Amino acid sequence: MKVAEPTIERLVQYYRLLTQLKEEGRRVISSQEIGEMLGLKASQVRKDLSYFGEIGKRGVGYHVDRLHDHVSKILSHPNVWRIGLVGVGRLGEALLGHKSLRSDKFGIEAVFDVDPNKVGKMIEGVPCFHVDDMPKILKEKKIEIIILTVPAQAAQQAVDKAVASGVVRGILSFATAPLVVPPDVLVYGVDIAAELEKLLFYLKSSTSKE
Amino acid sequence: MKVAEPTIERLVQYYRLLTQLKEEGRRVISSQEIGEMLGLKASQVRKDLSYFGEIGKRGVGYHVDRLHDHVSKILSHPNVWRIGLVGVGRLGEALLGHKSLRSDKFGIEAVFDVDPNKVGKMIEGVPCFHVDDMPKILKEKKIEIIILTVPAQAAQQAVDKAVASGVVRGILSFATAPLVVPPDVLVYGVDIAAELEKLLFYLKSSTSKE
DNA sequence: TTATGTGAACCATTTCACAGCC
DNA sequence: GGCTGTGAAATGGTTCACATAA
Repeated sequence: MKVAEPTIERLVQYYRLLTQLKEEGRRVISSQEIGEMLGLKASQVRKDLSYFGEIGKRGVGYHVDRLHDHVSKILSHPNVWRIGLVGVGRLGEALLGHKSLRSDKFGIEAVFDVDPNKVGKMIEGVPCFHVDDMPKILKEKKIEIIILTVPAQAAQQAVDKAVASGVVRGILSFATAPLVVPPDVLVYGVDIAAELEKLLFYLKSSTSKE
Repeated sequence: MKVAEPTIERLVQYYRLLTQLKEEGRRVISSQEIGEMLGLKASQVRKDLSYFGEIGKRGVGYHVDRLHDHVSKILSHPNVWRIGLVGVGRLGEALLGHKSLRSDKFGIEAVFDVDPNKVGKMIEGVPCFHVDDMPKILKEKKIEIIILTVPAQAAQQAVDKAVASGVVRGILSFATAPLVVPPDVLVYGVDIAAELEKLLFYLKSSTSKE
């Protein structure tokens, strides 16, 4: 089945909301209410949820527990993903400690840097290796996902080394650089500066005219 | 003129690429080449650039310097934006030091936290205030933009205080929480966990079938 | 009666295809 | 001839409106 990217993104939101509702002991909720809480149209919520089968009850709404399980299964993973983080600067370290990257669905198994003061040490409980050893280590540790937090000018080189391992299938990049990868490697980019520029652009527009 | 959001995002990419090409002394470039370097279709590049007037030369391509100036003007800001950063955890500190937030187009004028060890000190050369003083400080310092790097459960409260200042017009949120704001405040969210989930979802799909 | 599920209409964005200019 | 600029077509995503089921 084909699912649009925005739908997956919203599914993550539904999942979070449902987890919270569940804790609060809420039993039933309507698409209307979900929409209000998340800033979405009710029809959008219904369409998203209907892609994966009929899960609500007509005339009633969605059973919170049941829907939570359902969305959880949609987003579930066949195994525990093994992740490597490349670039232990401040952003890298911040992500290492970040709550959203602590999960039982995936774990950071190794970090990589070029700094001799870091290589060979444990950082946040994770062993640090030299970037040059990526092909070897990634293969040994069966790491399929890379989180990239290196400066832009080092990004392509780092990616090349990671891809050379032959085991990496996905990259989450925080580097503001276009990356060239083989067609079977999936890249998602988080571009902080671009997000800020977008925000400023639309603020500017709404100042002058609208 | 109405410009689509994806176009603005690509404009930022063009700008970066052109800056680099300029440094390398490149004089002329075609939409074809820009597309290849950025992973876009040539027609997409041409359409994006054409929204803001005829800037290329038919039969020749785009003059790098000229196009760089042009894109720079499109993305330019009427003034230097004054930014406040709320939540000086590790992510907040990482962003404070992050290169992409060093610019002559905007500056971080104040940071806010609840930790008494931080309030009253200078952090990365920026004064730190208590979150509760946001309404006052934001107004005093004419801060119109907030970067939000607080835990999810503190996000809405922090936003409420920021909005109460009456001067905040835009929020860049790193919190994984839906935010309620008045309709005249623009919110952009960077949801790291959601990006990773999306990546994993599509990797999972491409494993099982496709 | 109420709220879901969904085809159809709508809107936004991308891609095509070619006219227009260098 | 070559490459841009741009209407028109195609694609992708959202919203509507109502049939359907509890």
